[in-house]
Amino acid sequence: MTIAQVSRQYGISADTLRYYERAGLIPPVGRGAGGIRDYREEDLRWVEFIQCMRSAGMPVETLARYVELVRQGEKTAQKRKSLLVEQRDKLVIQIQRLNEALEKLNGKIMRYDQQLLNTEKKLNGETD
Amino acid sequence: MTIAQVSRQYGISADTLRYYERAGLIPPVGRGAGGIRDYREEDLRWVEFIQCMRSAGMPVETLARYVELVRQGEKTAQKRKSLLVEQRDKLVIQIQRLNEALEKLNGKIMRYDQQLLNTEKKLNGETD
DNA sequence: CCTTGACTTGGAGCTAACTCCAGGTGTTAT
DNA sequence: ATAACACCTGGAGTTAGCTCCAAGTCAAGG
Repeated sequence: MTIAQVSRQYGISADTLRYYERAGLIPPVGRGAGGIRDYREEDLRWVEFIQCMRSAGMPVETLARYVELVRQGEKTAQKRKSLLVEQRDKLVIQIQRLNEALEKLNGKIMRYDQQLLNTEKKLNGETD
Repeated sequence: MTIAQVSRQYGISADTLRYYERAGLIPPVGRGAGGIRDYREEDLRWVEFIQCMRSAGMPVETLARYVELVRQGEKTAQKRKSLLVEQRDKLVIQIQRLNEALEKLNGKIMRYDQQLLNTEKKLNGETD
């Protein structure tokens, strides 16, 4: 699979895909004739994983550290797990924050609904 | 209340508080003798709101637009509401994304647990 | 053979959101 | 009155995460 196809499939620009690889978020993708990237099934699973984690705000640097550990082999399993656990904990906290903001927003929106309703009533001379 | 006190109370640096004000995220705070900021109850509620929204990732520019609408008075109520609704919708989507990432992380972590357990068993010669 | 088009690299440029700094002012303690 | 301190402003600097660009390579079509 070429970089253009991967880009279309996942909605990630080719520039970003190359950037991710340079930054070590995706292990080096194999090259075909003329040094052209050929994404294999395994690469696509990395792309998916990275896309998911990035869209949740996980830092590039952290993901690069994880990939590096994977590349170092089996012996780093323990470290990798604790890295993931750490990130999960952060994610849980962040979800809490978003939910708090959501509640606050909902409260405000409800108050606007109420207020706008009243304004309308006033304009209608309270006829309904 | 001085900027230092607000900073301590909310865990936001004085620099950031001033930046927020300059950027229009907080309506201009009243000044006492020598042009020193004196945060009133109303200002603190703004700080709280902004802190909550920013920690949920709402852009500074969007918040500034909201504040501007509030400053323009009652007639912008409709616009303000739709701005908030828009942001809420984005927030809901973002929460979904975080939850997807959370699930993926949990899956990976469980697999590591399993794998690490097996490794241990092998080392123990399957004695337990 | 020459052009077109998709790819390559290394590096520069951009935006958001702070964060820091220099130079200045006003209040307070010695 | 002079030093220390907390504050002020305008502006420069920093970081993360892309995003764009120039110059070059290669395969395919006319």
